[in-house]
Amino acid sequence: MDTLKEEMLKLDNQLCFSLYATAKEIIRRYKPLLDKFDITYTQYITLLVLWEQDGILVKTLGERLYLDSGTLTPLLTKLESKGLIEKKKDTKDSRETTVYLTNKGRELKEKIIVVPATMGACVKLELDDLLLLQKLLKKVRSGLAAE
Amino acid sequence: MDTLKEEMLKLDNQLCFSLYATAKEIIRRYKPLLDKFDITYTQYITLLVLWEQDGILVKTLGERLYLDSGTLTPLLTKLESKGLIEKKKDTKDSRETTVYLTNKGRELKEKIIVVPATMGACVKLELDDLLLLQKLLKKVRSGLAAE
DNA sequence: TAAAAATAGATTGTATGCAATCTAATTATA
DNA sequence: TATAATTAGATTGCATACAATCTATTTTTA
Repeated sequence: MDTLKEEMLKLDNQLCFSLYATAKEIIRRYKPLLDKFDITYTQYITLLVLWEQDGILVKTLGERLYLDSGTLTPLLTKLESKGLIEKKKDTKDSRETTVYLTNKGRELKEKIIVVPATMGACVKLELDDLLLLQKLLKKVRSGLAAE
Repeated sequence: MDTLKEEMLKLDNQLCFSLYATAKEIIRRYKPLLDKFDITYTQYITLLVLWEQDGILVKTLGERLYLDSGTLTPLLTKLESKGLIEKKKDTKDSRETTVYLTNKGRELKEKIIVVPATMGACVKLELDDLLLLQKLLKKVRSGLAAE
């Protein structure tokens, strides 16, 4: 049965590649929109978390974004140098660092609504399909987490 | 209607983030498998294309993988230094470069079948769901291409 | 057909992304 | 309670990603 083996090795049959390629293409569409606000996609999703929950541990942020400190540390440094966030070590446990929005960071939320609005229009899926896709993706992730 | 705006800015409602996070998590699972063959995920998908179609233009490879020359040039140099591929300028149009598998590159295909087999088991979706997911992802990509 | 436009890859610069390791601090346990 | 084990973040090193630019070629077109 060599055919099965051949089929398994075809790029277009591999779910991971579909996900990887689709995510990359969408993120590429974000760039010109985010350029206007002088932030990158990763910085944008970091701000999304902060706009939902201000004052969050770096660790928690990493869990939400699936990013580790090797990525987050320089990213947060950059956001801090842009004046959008602040990092503070003000907890009882001095290993921890909490991230806060600055006024400028909070203000950005009001202006940036055009981004998800435009991107939503860019993904031409019916609401049904969109919800189904989200559900399937969540199922994949929870399957992975179960190992 | 401030609620709609809030909803649009929630990380978990954003399709792009679901795709991005899911792809990253799956690729992370590939790493220990691919380490045994001393290749990375991007090198792996490059080889997948070559195993389907040996002797391919760098440009065509880029279109298949959604990667540009800035990523492919160093990647192909690395695969060449590993002795898995060869780059040749043997066409009429001397701007073009064609990529060929070496014997070692062809032999790797026979050994590496364990990778998609293991990863397939890692993604715990019914066949129905898997095909549906692939179809939805393709729909998203073709929607993007239409601009 | 000579100059302009387009094309294929390479190069450069910036920003991830993550494994591995390190440091400082906290918690667990013998 | 002194030591071992954990934990939070930072650092280091390597491998993407991709926009912008550059070079050499080929194609268009005036």
